[in-house]
Amino acid sequence: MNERRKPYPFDRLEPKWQAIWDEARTFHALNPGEKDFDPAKPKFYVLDMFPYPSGAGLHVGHPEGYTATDITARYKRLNGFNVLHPMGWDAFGLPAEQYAIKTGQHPAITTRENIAKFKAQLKRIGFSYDWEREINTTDPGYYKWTQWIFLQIYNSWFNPETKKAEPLSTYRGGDPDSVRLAYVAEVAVNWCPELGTVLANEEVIDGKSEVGGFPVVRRPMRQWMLRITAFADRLLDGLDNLDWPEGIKLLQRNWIGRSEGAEIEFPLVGTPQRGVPTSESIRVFTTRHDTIYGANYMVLAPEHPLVDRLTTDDQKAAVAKYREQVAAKSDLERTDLAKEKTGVFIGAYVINPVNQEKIPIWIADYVLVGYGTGAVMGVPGHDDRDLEFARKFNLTVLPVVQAPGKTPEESIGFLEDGVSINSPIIDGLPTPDAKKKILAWLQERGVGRPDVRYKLRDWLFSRQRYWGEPFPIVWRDGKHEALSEKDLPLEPPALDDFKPTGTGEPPLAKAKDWIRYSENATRETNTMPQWAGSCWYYLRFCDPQNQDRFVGEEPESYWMGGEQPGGVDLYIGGVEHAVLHLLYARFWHKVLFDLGHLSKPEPFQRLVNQGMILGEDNRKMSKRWGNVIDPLDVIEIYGADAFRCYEMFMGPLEQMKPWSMKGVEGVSRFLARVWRLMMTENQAGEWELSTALQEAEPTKAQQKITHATIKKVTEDIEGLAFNTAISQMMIFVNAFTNLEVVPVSAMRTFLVLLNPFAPHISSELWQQLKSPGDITSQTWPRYDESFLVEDEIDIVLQVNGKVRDRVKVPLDATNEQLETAARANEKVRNAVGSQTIRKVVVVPKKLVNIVAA
RNA sequence: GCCGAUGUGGCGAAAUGGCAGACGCAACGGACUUAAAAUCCGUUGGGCUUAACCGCCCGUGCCGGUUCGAGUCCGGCCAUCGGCACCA
Repeated sequence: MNERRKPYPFDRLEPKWQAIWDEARTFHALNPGEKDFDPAKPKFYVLDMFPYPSGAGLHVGHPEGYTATDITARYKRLNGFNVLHPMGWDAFGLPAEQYAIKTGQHPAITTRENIAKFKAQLKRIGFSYDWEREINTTDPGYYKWTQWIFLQIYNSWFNPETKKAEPLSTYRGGDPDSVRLAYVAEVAVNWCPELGTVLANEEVIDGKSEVGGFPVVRRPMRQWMLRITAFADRLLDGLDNLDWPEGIKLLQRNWIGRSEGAEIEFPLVGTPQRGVPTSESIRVFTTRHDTIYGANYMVLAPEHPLVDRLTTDDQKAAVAKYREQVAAKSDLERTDLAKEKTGVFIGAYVINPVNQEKIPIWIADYVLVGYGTGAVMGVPGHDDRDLEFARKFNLTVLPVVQAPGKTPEESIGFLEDGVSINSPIIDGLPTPDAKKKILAWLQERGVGRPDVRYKLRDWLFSRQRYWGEPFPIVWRDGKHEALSEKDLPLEPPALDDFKPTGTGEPPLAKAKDWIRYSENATRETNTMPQWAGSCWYYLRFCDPQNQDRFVGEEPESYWMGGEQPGGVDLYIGGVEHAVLHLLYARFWHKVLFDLGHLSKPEPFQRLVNQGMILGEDNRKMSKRWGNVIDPLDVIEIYGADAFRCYEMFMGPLEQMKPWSMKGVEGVSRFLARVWRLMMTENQAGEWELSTALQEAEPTKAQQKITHATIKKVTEDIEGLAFNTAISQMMIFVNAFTNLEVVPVSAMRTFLVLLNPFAPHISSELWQQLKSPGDITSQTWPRYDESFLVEDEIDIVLQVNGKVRDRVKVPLDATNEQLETAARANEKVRNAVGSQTIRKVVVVPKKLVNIVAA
């Protein structure tokens, strides 16, 4: 009963062609040096962000980007490129581990099942991946090299002279451990009690874990860190030469958060009885050193190391109490802007170096220990936070910058540039000059210097989880040392109980035998974060089976080479990775590049973010709203080709857009019309070649639309404007529908154009037409401009910018002829009436506009 | 608060500064059919006018500007979405 009649037999032909492609290894990409590899062809590396294989399977958002890359991959192959188009699995991760905790089932089993499901779904959509290059980040053959790369990072340092990562052997200092790019530090980390692990800053949203939404608290712990901050400037500068959306570049720039300013020393007021020498000072970082005359108090972060020593006895109790309160706050509470400023005077003073005034030192939690020097000069006149603080505690507010068009009093609270006032050394100077002069003044006296600070922090790289890469590190006498390369991969121990210990000690600590490395050495028990595997997977795809290297030199320089700074030619994925994966991967890439392992300084040349697909109700798809679409359900009814084409026809790739089952049906109708253009159903209900198909010369009009379609589809694929490419193909099909004679040559051309979008139906019809060879080995058609020009063209006649008529004129009509025709036109004359013609604008081949008044 | 993106028919959308709404959905009418589905053909931004044809006016979030001409460029608002958020 629910056996719906198929508009064309996609249910038969789609699996047929998928089997043929598998069998013939149609989409297998050859590496340089392999048999049949053609070095004359240019390369094209088109990559998807590989998925985490969740238990829920694919949703319609995944195949949106995947279809876009697949169309590009098939198009590039037809254009004579060697195309690398791979797929794999980012399979370490929390959900599998959470499931293991609940059920006791090993995450590897869950992962294997989920991958099988994902793969079956992707294959059913007919993507042209080279499945022989499939990789899985949880495979020991893969994470062996993730661990190996970690060791490269561990054994490197950032040389500030060359501004590059170099092997530790070039380091001349006394303490190599202090400069390693991977180091251990006791840091205040984001500890999530619920998940039993620490998280990176990037994984904490509004004081809650990105995964699960559990509260996150600050807690000092001994952790592995990666020195990404050393690369801050290179990560910024590298963006300039990438073809990425400007918005994403901006997100990364803001995340890195480079600020140029000054570091200034405020000498402490000595109190010999407490042993504080007068030569000591507190350093602050500021970007507005021109406002230093307005600095009439100083604020330290509550955790600032000097607080204990500087607090006077009578303030000790109050300070201790305040610090206790602050420590108890979650990040969410602490950053809640709505709340009032708090703080405590610690009893000590510093001297403002420009006017020798004695100013009080406070602690307040609006100053962060992790940024700048953990201390700020309070300038209530021109910083709204300082102003709020000063008002709360009745401190003086002095204007020192006069904003344009304002009185000094009105200028209070303004952060903009202006002219310095109440500032003897720089009075009357505009802000940029004032900054320069005061900085020079401070520098001469040795109490200030130019400084650059970043919001970016070093990357917290260890996790207290089971389902991740173990660190190839052992501890001996309280010191860490690297495993040798031959000990890789280091596999995690077998465990029955994957639960977090709750103490912050990783689950691996439960495996007593595994931990014990030798008489006096034990293994590191932390694991790497999920990002590790995705930091370099695009490299492994170039050479996935290599046993001896993370990627062979020749495949790497071929697929990741080229003219551009970035290796991957096109990378499509979700915007949610704008600052996480995309920054981490660039960082690893630069380290490996510096160490001489890679050809190009950037991983991804062109990046495109696909927009989110909403439910039919215009809400985000979620179980909660019951509006989730399963791709396989759609394919069951309409077929994979219709599914692919609809995903592209919905609208611009980068735009957010709602799903519409009716829309799928419309696209499905289009494909059915393509089918019936060439096939008819006989008495027995079987499909056979249409008798209208003939080896006939296309008419002039047919040539025109064919070449217009070649042109439009070609240009639109290059510009990733797939929706309008499909529109043009619809126009083509409409033009050829219901004809007595359908020229086969035009159909063959059309099928090649359609192939990247709807590979199954186009392959089948290509074969049905008894065309030579397979459609996948054809050459992309070229359009001939001469078919597009017409003898006569439409000219728009306007009066004062309003359309009054349209006339046909010969293509070669001169401007004078156009103007004459316009003046003679009756509708134009009516519109002009008794007005005088002031001017006539003639745009050749387009329009005539008569200006009359 | 700061930064960014987006605002066009009933809906998804299209339009190198030059005919706004291509293409598709939905809706309506017709053909085919005993009938329905499917398919094919046609109409479809709003308004005024007309018996009808014809004709006219308005219209791309709002206000202004540049231009012979603005959905498109510039300035100022408003709304929605996204990111960052005490970063000194």
